[in-house]
Amino acid sequence: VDVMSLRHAVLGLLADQPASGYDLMKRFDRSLGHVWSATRSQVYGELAKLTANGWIIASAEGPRGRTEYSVTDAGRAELRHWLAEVEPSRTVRDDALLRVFFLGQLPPDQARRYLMDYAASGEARGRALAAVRDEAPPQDRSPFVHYALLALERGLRLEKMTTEWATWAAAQVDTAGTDDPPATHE
Amino acid sequence: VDVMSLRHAVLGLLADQPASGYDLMKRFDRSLGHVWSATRSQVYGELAKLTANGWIIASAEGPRGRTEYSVTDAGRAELRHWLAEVEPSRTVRDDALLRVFFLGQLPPDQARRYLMDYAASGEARGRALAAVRDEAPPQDRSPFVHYALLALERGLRLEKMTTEWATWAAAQVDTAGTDDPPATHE
DNA sequence: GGTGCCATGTAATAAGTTACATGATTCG
DNA sequence: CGAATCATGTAACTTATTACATGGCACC
Repeated sequence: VDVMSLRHAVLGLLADQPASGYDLMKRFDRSLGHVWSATRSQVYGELAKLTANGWIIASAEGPRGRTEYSVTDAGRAELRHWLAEVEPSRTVRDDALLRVFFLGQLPPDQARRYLMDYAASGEARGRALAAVRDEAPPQDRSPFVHYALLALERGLRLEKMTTEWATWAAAQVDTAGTDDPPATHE
Repeated sequence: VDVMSLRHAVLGLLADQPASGYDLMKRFDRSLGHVWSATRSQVYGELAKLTANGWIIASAEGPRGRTEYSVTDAGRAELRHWLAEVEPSRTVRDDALLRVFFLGQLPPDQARRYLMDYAASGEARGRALAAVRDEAPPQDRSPFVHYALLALERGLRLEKMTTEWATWAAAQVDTAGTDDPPATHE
């Protein structure tokens, strides 16, 4: 009944180090967002809920109303529980891949173009991830960075696979036919 | 402003062939759900909204209140527009991968176990996809089946990559350290 | 006559997105 | 003193999940 990954994403980031909502958003945008995206209003909302649960506390205040949060012992226990005992939900939603099912509704050249664009975007995303990896502070051997780099490696492999698959798939389209097929047979 | 992939998933399935809400749910559960999952209440809700938009119509009635829907010309045009002109949103959410970022909160043996479970589930999912592929009617060369098989191939490659990555990542954990590291240095 | 599948929905809640709204501080 | 960035939130709306609720038809 209680999955709520965003809640635990915020908790996990705060367990790594105390932060304000603004700080968290930066971390979502530059790294965690490749795996679980969030908006500003969600993050601030979760900070309030986590505080109400007693899993985090406002531990410091700064200029401009800045409020920094830290994880409590209860929060750390909840995080470990979620990591070790709550079965990850496998609800998949991939907008770009969904469309592939329906490409028979387009003429073959447009379907092929869609898949080639898919391949190109995979390449671009792979390059972006490589840039993130190369920007990572080489001396930071903290556990968080270590595991983030493992996840990043998965992203690199994913984009490589995606690019190769989409290129292959585009080549299959010639022989595909459409719902309104051209006047050929065999 | 108008993304709503589930709406177009239903539209796309109906464009392939007329179906009832019940039929659509079966197709979500057995194939499309690997890419975009849906619940019963969502599907029936979307059928009502698509009808209100004029993109589908109730084209036949059967026993037990069965209502079969078909796509209209307007619906087919909308589907093609979505396929060819609406930029796919790349909002990613992967619960299982999110946890990897926070594995430093667990002792190394538990982190390693998590990744090995990840690998095992990738293998299982790969086998399940292969079973779906092998059940596909070999004589059905419809465009929908053709493109569904392309998407399925992507799933097979994804699960293979995931399994290999998770196995590799589990092997990296030895040298990882924890937020509460054992008393060693160097 | 009973089991299993067919078949449809509503209500309540939770989660996520987008637009709106405001203002302080720092650095050049 | 102006621009960029820091910093926080609310309101309205859309999407998604879960639990509830009902009943017909076919086959053995």
